[in-house]
Amino acid sequence: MSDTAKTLPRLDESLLSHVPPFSKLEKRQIREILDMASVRRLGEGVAVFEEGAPAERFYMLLDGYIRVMRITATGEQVIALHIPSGQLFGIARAIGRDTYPATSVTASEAIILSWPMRVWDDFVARYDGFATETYKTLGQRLGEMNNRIVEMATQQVEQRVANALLRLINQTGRKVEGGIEIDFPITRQDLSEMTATTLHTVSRLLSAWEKQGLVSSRRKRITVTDPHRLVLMCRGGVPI
Amino acid sequence: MSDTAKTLPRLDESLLSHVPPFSKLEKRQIREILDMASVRRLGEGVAVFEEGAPAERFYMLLDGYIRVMRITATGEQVIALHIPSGQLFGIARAIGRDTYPATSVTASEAIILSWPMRVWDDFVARYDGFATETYKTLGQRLGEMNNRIVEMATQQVEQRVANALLRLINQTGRKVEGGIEIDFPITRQDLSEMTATTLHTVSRLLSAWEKQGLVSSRRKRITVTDPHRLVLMCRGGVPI
DNA sequence: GGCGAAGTTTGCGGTGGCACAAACTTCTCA
DNA sequence: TGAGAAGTTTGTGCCACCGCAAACTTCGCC
Repeated sequence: MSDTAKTLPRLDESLLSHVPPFSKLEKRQIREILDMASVRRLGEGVAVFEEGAPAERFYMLLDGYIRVMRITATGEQVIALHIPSGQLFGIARAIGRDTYPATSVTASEAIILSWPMRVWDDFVARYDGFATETYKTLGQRLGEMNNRIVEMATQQVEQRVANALLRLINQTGRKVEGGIEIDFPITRQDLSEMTATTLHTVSRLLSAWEKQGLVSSRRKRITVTDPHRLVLMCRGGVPI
Repeated sequence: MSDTAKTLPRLDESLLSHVPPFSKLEKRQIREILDMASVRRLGEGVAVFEEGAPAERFYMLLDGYIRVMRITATGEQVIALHIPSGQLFGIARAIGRDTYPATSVTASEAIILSWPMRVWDDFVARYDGFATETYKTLGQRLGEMNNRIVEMATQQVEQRVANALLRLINQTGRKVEGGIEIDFPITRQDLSEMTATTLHTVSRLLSAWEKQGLVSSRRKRITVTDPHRLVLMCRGGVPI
């Protein structure tokens, strides 16, 4: 975590003007907010904060992707969530906590803003729509986690992996020729940590799907070529 | 859902004065709140609201237990959460939703207060500490769900069931002679829906544990007689 | 008190996917 | 350009757990 935090004077207001928690604000207010922010550029695989650490700052992901994960006592990793750019994260304060509930690691190169947690209450009080939009995001994440619980409880490995892929291309997909590619580097291991299985099983599945023309993949890159058939694959335990 | 809603004039202020979201309020304020509330007494196994329905009211559980569940397209049930008395539930508005994200069913006889959702914003704005305490509860539930995801991803059935039992006696346990009993009727089927397994497996496990003197159970009732040994049983995938 | 419904126990066979292992491919960096 | 690291593929054996089935127990109700 090389701490090259820096307050750049040249952050443009347009950076935040279209991002939900700030979209209802005036230019002047966004200026205020940006002037308080630190900005950092991080490489792939860098921890932003660790589970259990005092929640001293909260973050906005301007570009890139964040992986939220937890590590068990026996050292196994479980990936809870992926966060796409334009979202706040590390907002422990919003759920009444003063330590981070999970570890955040960059899944790709990323640019993040951050503020000291003490300005949180100010933000909530002063900026109209900030709280509402924040809680909407929280609600979405809660819903996603809920869906994952249902999936893990009712679905076979094959369906869970299919679901995970579909979720990834929905949230972080990028159109390329011949399909939709997941927009950040992702390994079989990562996918297995998202779906509660082993990298071996994920590898076998992807190989099989590649033969059937559902996906195509290279090292750390996966492209879904036939999303529709993948959807058919994962019916059988999906929430209403 | 027999709608015997009724606004009783005799609800006592002391009902809410020690309940977190309202504990910082003056007697006068609690009076206001109670005067807006409807109160209902429900039998066991009654749905309070259903997933997907418009979130027209929010609820406070005064007595009893609530089971939060989801039903898949194939009809399987997954129990997401148990809510003990003294907590708000059905607070879709707090996470920016206008439909309920899950179904709530009484796990025992229960007494619930409810208010129309349109007063939610008033409550948040007018009553000090209401929002904060609410979000703390939300944070706890989020953390619990998070733990369940980690458990399901990393633990064996035996450990998951042990964990589920421990969580239940922590939240809803009642001291009885010879151990701690889960304070509401719970079947093997319920436990299996909480731990993503089958009632058969749960039954076998409980039988084995009963022989070892860890638990004792009757129809719809489970008592943990040796919590400590049960804790040892479930180490091996527990979050830090 | 007796009948049906609901809940529980137990046996048995089959299998999905994990553990272990080893070779191969692709990147990175000196 | 070559060595090592990181990531991927594939094969084999095995067992924890599920699915199915059937009997048994307990409860509530007429």
